Amino acid sequence: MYKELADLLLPEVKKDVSYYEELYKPRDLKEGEVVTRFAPSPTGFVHLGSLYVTMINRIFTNTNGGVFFLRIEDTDKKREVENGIEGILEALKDYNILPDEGAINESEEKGEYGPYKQSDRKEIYQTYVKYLIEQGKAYPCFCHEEDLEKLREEQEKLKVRTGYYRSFAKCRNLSIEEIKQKIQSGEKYIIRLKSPGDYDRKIKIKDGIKGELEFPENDQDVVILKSDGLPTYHFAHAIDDHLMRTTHVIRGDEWVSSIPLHVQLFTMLGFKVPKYIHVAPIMKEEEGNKRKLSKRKDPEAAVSYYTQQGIPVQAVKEYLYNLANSNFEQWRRDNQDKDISEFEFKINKMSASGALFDHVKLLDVSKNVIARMSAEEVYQLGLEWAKKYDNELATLMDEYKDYTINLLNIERTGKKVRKDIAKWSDLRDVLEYMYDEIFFNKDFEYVYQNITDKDEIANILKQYIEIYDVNDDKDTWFNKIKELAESLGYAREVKEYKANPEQYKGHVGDVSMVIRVALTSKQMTPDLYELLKNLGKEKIQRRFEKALK
RNA sequence: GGCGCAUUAGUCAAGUGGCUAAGACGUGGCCCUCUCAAGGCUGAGGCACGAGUUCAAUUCUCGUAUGCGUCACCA
Repeated sequence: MYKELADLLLPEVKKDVSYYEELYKPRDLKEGEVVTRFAPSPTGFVHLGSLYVTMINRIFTNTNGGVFFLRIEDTDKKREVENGIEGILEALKDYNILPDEGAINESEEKGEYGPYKQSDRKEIYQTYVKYLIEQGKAYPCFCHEEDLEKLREEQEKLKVRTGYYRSFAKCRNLSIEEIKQKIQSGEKYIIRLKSPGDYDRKIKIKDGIKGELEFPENDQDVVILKSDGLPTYHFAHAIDDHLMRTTHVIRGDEWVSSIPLHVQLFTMLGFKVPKYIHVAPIMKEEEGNKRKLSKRKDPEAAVSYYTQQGIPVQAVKEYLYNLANSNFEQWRRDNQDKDISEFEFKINKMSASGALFDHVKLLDVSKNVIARMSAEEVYQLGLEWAKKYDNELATLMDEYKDYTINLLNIERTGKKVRKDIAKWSDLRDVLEYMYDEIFFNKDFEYVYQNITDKDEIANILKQYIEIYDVNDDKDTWFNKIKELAESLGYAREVKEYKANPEQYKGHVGDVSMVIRVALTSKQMTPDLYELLKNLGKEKIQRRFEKALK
């Protein structure tokens, strides 16, 4: 009888489930190896949270061995966006967390367990739906949106659980004649699961992060096949992760509450239930409220935001590692030179509750990441960024490559590296005044500190340019400034000045500041000796002249 | 509202039935210093609340509160 119903509802489905079971054989895995997946919708937006979960999938698979694949969940045609897949792949590539199987571009894919795009798997889903119908485990439902709304109102009035279940499931016990009649009169329908669950019974399941979880059994007759013939997420999850032989489902914890349904689906279909690992979301605080980072409200929810801001991929990655395993930070300090892949990541060390996203901390991680880079790397990555977001800077960096690298190398070697660059956009502040093209064309304001008298400034600069020699080593260079300072009535040493301030006009630092400001217009710069040396005497002179105008 | 999960400083967090509850970011101060950055030292700041078990609870149990997630033909 159910067989007849199944043929009536899905006449075009000819294959049997055994065909697919045969086609997608269990994977040949070594002991301990895992199969994981990332299953995004191609909505044209890569969320930081998705990136985070994907990264965890990738690391988990790397440490255990096995396969990590990408499945495109495009069963909701309304939300789909053009080139959504490319966008996802680009982000995964940037972050070096590309999958082993699945889509490799908009239309192609690799791997033996495909198609990896759900819209191409329609026939597979329908075969399994038919299989359930044949066994009396699924049935057609003719209820409309209005019917369901009415049902909900009714249930709310009665103060019972809302939903399509038990006696509220009107279409559950339709006779085959009734069904035939409705179909013949052209009524639209969807397919629902005939849930055998009992809400008063509990199921227990162990989650890889959250530990033992207990829920009531699912008794909702959820929709498994939509009116467009495509499956709902839940059904597709069961079919795909079974046929693709997923061993560990690592996903965001918004799915925790669907566990009873998912376990039920796997069980009813005769599949082995995979291990579940639910990752807590990344949160944001706003006006005292916490919530998940929101695609609509928070620009920082987009992975592309960080690229634009000029925060290096490596920094975002390390920040996310910190969130995932907080001992990563210590490891990083102890292993400055090691590659991130050497860190021993433990999934069960992840926090069960969501962490607030901390942009300040991200920048701190970032400046340390950049501090570990060589001047050449900073140059390369910075230039890449500038080409997209700061054209003028990019042009100059490109034209004065060696000069720029030398500037970036100031105070970059040795133990105490300066950390004044947290993102590539900071390069502008660090570099612009060192390019004559900008320095002589932009109106920089000279704000001197302690010495403000024009004649005195002119006097210092004139005398200084006479004694400056590019070939001086640092000690000689500084001694010259000290001598100049002394001859003009300033203390050679700051300490001397502090001891007897009334004896001096100021100290060597004040004189240095005059040189610094005249040279750069800034009171805060990297090492003055290096800056002078990089500019050379002629340029120094031109800059002094400009300052004295 | 039902169901589920969570709760250690402003933030991320380690941790244990029993020393003074790690560390990082941020924040205050000091030192170093030609400026800034960096670095060093140092200060402030925390186990949500109430019961119970126990010689002893931040840790175990139960309640309360708060927060988060979820209750679609979206994933």
